[in-house]
Amino acid sequence: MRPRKPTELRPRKSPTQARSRAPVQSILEAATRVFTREGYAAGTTNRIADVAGVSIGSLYEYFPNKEALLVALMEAHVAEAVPVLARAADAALRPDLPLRESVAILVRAMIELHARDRAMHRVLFEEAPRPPRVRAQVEAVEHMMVAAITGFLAQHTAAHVPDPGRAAQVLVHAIEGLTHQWVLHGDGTDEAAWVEELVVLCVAYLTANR
Amino acid sequence: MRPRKPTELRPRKSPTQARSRAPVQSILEAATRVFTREGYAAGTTNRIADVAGVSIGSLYEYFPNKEALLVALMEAHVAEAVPVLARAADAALRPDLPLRESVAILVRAMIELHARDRAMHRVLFEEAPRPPRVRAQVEAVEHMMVAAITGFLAQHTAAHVPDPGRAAQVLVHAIEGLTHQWVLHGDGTDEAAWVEELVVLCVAYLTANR
Amino acid sequence: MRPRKPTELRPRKSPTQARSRAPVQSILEAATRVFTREGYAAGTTNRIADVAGVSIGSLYEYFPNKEALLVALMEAHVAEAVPVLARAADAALRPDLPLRESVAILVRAMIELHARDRAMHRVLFEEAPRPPRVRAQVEAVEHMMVAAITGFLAQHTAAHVPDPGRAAQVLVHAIEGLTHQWVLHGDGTDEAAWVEELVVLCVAYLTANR
Amino acid sequence: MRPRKPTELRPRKSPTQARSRAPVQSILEAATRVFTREGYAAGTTNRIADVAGVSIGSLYEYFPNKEALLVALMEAHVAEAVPVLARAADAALRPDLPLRESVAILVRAMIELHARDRAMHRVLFEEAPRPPRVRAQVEAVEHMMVAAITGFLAQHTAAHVPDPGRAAQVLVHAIEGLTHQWVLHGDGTDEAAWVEELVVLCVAYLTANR
DNA sequence: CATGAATGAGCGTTCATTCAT
DNA sequence: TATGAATGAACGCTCATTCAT
Repeated sequence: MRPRKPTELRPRKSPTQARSRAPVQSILEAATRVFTREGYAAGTTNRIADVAGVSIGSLYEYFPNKEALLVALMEAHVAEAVPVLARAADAALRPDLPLRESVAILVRAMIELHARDRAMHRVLFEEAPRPPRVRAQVEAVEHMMVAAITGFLAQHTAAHVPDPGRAAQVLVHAIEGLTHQWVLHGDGTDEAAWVEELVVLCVAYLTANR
Repeated sequence: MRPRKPTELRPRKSPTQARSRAPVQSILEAATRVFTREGYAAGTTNRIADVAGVSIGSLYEYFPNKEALLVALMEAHVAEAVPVLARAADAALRPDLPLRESVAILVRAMIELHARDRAMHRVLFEEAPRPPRVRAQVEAVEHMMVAAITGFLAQHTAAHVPDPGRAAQVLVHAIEGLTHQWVLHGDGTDEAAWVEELVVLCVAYLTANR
Repeated sequence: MRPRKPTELRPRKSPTQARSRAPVQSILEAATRVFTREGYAAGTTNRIADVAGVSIGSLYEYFPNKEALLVALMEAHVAEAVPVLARAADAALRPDLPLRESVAILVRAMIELHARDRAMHRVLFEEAPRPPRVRAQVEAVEHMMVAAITGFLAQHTAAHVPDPGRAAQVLVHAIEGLTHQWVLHGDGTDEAAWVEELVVLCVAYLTANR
Repeated sequence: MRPRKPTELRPRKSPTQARSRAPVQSILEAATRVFTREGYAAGTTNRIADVAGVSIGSLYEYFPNKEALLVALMEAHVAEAVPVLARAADAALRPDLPLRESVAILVRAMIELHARDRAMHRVLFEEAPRPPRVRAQVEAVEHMMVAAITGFLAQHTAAHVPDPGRAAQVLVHAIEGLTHQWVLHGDGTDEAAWVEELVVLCVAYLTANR
């Protein structure tokens, strides 16, 4: 292995030409499968190329190194999350809606995101190295959520919390953490029931007498 | 890398003999340091032997392969958890205690466990491969907790939950998930405040009108 | 191939222990053979290990990377040259000696050095990348020669050259260049005859009427 | 890297057709640039095609493999040398000319050849593999020179050498070797001074009392 | 004829594991 | 028992070469 220039993580060719779209897609799908099945460290680029049905040379035609595969996967994951969360926030964060409804919408959106690919989520957010660029993106999404919820709680008459910012953080992390838990280690509890429990938890928290 | 017989994960020698205890201990401590600093995949057995101050040959005298180190670490982690949780359950699960107090005791115990070594926790439960035997142990501890809390909720008059088993599960996973979140990605919130929020969350959940 | 830290070129283990001397020696000998037969770029580390009769792992136990093999070979080459040249300079550069004798001694020493391994010389000084440290060493040896000869010419009554420094340079490079030529592309001219011609050439140059 | 049939080194198409001349020329120029800048091993065919402004497919349309590029470059180099040397020999090898003049003409011609592209010379004659056919050509040119000079020395009254053939060889190699030295490792000595020293050297050698 | 995406053998290098001492 | 030199499978990656379009 020759040394590699350490900074280049972007795909080498933009998938704008018709011929390129297929290999890039199949490589990314193969990477998803291999990383989630075997983990990041154990998932070899040769195996990914095999699974994608392309040669290892082609893989490196499109991605300059192994980490770039991960980055592409992460960015796709985050990019998918943004509109889902934005739509959910739009729908949920209206003062005229019953608090329970708002919370239910948010919970369902987060569950949807995490459930979409629990194993990939694990690889992306727990196991693999996370380059700063991706870390920043993830945090941006979280801050977006926290800010929106903070504003909502400050306005909403039914939610009496002493510190809306802190409460928003707890909510976001509670939903995220529990969903994460359910997704990764879930013991078969069905989704509807789990959503219901989360909603009860959140609403109770927001309306608790302190 | 030579192939390895796949099943043997137990330490090769029981550490009951006086002479063996010291090397086993120092190897485990070194493994903890190396795995938490560098990650499981990047932590090499040669480095662990170095840090432990023993030869690589001695390391393999006591542990048949790299994964066995992880198993030993996991079991120690679990073994440490059992009495802590048992003590907490004993102290908390008494009907005469205010619900808030009971919950606070449990929350504190779990936080303590997770915070003890957040980095090791991450290696053990997120990054590294988890052989079935260890998974079973972790689940046993969880089931122990869930069972105890289920009984407590069934008896406790202040907790009105339709399904104590389900509620116990939610509680355990809520505390575990949020603590996990705080420990791994905690953004500096101080411990006392975080415990207070968790307690509020749990109590609110247990006393919610449904 | 994982990236490598670019600066480390020194052997990893000093060959002070009895057990180590043999592998280091056989690796260096194998490297000499392989590099000279196949060239630096085409000479693979795996092939060198094979020829040395050690595993590729052992090779990397002693040398951190391919370039380090080259550096070791270069330094051995230079280290061998220094005493030979120093002895020759001592013997040759005495005003009481007939000029012809002095020149003959120097020529013979340089021929001996170059002839020792013509192919290795080619690899080391023409084909392969030359890290600055080695380049400096080679130049040091040359400057040593030039300085010594300059002093000699300045003193010697039989040598009438307008600029002893320049003449010393010409001499050193003439001997070096022609010997190089003879060694690398020599068409079978026997050594004694070639030395004689070089001596005639040098003496004629040094005593030429300008 | 696919295996390649080992014998074919000739360009695939003779560059006689008008359409072909341009690509062949630009490929050869690109090869010169790339090989001299990066070296033979590091100069990739894809890069050469890029620099030439043709596709890699076209490059392989005209040259069956990488080595064939080198062969073509070498042959061009040699072909360029023949008329230069022939002209110089014609001009120099006349008994009525002072010996010094004859020698000066030859020296200047060789310097000119070597200096034309010192970097390419290095690639061609030192760094890269030299297939037998090219080696033969180079030797043919040398023999041509040696033969011409041999005849000249045999005739010339001012040159008293015992064996004109041997002396011709020494002269050719002396000029070649020293020029080579100057070209590749020259430490800034200016050309006129270097030519003068070479001329002095050669004339002294040819007129030496033995 | 030209193109350039695709190929895959083979590179330099690492590190879990063994075994002669 | 303890040692650590030795092992070699397997990694990430390159680039000369092909061939469908």
